[in-house]
Amino acid sequence: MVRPTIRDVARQAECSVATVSRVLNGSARASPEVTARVRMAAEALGFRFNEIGRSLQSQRSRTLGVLVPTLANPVFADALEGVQHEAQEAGYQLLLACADYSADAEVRAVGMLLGKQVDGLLMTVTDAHDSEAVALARDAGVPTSLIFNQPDRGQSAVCVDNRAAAHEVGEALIALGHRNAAYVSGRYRSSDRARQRGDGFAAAFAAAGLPAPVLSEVDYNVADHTAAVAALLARAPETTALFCSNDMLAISVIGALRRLGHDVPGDMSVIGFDGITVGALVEPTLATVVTPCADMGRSAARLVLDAIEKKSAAASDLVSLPHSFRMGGSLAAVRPLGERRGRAAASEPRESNG
Amino acid sequence: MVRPTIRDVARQAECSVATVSRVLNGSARASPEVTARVRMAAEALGFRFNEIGRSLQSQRSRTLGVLVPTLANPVFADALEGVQHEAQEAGYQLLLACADYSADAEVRAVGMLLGKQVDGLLMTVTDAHDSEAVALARDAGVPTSLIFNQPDRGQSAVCVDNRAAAHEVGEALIALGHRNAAYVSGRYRSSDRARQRGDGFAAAFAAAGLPAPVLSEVDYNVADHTAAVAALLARAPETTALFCSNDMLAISVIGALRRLGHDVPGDMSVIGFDGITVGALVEPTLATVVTPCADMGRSAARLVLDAIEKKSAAASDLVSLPHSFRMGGSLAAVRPLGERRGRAAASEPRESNG
DNA sequence: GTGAAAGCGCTAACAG
DNA sequence: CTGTTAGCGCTTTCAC
Repeated sequence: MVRPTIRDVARQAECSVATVSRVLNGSARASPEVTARVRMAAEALGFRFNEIGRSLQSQRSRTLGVLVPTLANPVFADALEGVQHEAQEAGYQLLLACADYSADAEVRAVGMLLGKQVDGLLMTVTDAHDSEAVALARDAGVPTSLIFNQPDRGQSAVCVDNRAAAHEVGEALIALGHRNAAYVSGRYRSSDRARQRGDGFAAAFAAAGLPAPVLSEVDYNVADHTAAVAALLARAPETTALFCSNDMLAISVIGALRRLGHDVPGDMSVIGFDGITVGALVEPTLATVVTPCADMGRSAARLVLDAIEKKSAAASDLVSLPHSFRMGGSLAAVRPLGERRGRAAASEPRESNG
Repeated sequence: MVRPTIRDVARQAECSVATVSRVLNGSARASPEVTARVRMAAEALGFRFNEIGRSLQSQRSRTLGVLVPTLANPVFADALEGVQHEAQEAGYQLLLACADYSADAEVRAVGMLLGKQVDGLLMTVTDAHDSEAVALARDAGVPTSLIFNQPDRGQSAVCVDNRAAAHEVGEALIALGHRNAAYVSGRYRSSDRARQRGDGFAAAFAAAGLPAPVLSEVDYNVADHTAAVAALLARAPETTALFCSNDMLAISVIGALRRLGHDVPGDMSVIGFDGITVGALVEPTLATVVTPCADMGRSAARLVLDAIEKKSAAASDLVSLPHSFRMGGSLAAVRPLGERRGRAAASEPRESNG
């Protein structure tokens, strides 16, 4: 019932605890006789090292802390899976925390993880540029890498070039004849990625001498974005394309458009960001920027693990992994106003009150 | 750089470590003066308890081990999220492990988790009836609850009634005129859930005096099930409905059917199991059995946490949570053979070589 | 080749 | 109210 310790094994094998440790760890040789006795005893007692005791002595926990905003978005589950595989191969375990996009929760979580003496830290924070959690990790001197976040300097991170990718999205839209687009974003103010993507998107329109995309910041805690989308279209009725800050939001927005009587992509194109698997499964399939999330997790873990082995205070590389654009049924060339059906029905006699 | 310990705080506050411990833990009162000095010192040094040291002394880690097959299936990510929330509220952290449906990996993972002295264990194993990992956890005397697995006795678990749910699926199919169905399952032999679902499904057909559903065990490591589905339909050309052991598989099967020139649900109905969110988003929407996965995670965590507090060796309740059937576009009434289009094209001159 | 003992950071008796 | 001390399970000098 109560777990046997190394002392129990030593007693049973009639030797010292030091010998048991040496034999079972293979850290030094013992005589064949004693070795056998120790192994027997350990086996008989069902002995297993108490890693807590080991960690205390060795000052390393063989544990990596992982902090993600949520697991409800597959993008983070995938990244976590990547981290998990890399960690497992290196003999590390994962201590998991979710912060639900709350900076407070991020700090608390990193605090707990630090308290548990994680050897390294992988995290995706809401805003890397101004993150208390990141500062905490830095101050603790624990090798850390961000995932998805694209910090401007100093911080180690594995990301995609959000700005460039969003810029490409803008160009693709423009090439298809779109002139009036909107950027639909959850927590635009607080999320670094949301801003970077919005910036890149806007830059493409600016470069083409087109009107700046309208910005619509939606409430992320709300599941149904119908009202927000309706408000956006009332405010900017010329809009023919919606770029969403991530795929989950894009899928939700497509649902909202449908409910409002719009046809996607008939009178409204929608593009997402992330490239989650479901995007290719929904109807219409979602045009999006594909990010290699599992690989990002793996790479970030690799970075941190390397830093741990080398005892370098922090992995300080900023790795930008390649993204790609995935075409989908939610994106089409803009059609002349007259040909747009759903649209007229939905926004015929509506006044823009801006 | 090197983290301050309670001794550093004591030195700085000019008191003993015991006093620091008492003040910072609030476990006993100290004079206002000393209290203040301790708090100052701790603050100044950026002190944080080393939970490893604490755990060693207290013999509890405030950590729960969670073992899932994979995070690629949202059903487990959702359950994990449920566990995470419940654990967080109780002040517990999660140590995560994935076993990729390998019994060996399950044992290794539980071993590591046990070594790290988790206070409780939540797991979904491939086959609870014959699981070395479960036995290991039991022998260690760590409060454990299974999630999704529906063990026949003794084991604590939170599940849905797989057999009953699958039976209902069968009845629904029969009510829609289906007479020849197939059960498509990944690892039918090794997975308890796959078998339970298959059994319940078959029972419904048996009860109605209809032919037993054909069983098709597909390779889970393969992403494309086109060949497997083609083989199944060649073997059982009368089939009008496919019940899949889980939603991910069902979605994949729908894709396969489409590639084979079939129309879903026109000439083939497909039903899944799990009720993952994407199922409602794909086209056609997936008819399925909805399981409350996040709640299952929460409940299982609750069970284990209660057992930990009460120091009862193991939570020994078997909680069966309610499931529900979600209708979807992938399911329709059977149509007379003559009206089935895609089917004829795909399997016209084919010989069954069974 | 083996053992004794110190000590990792912490808490909990036990004294005072 | 406060300090001293033992010890949680382990590894690792240091002797022998």
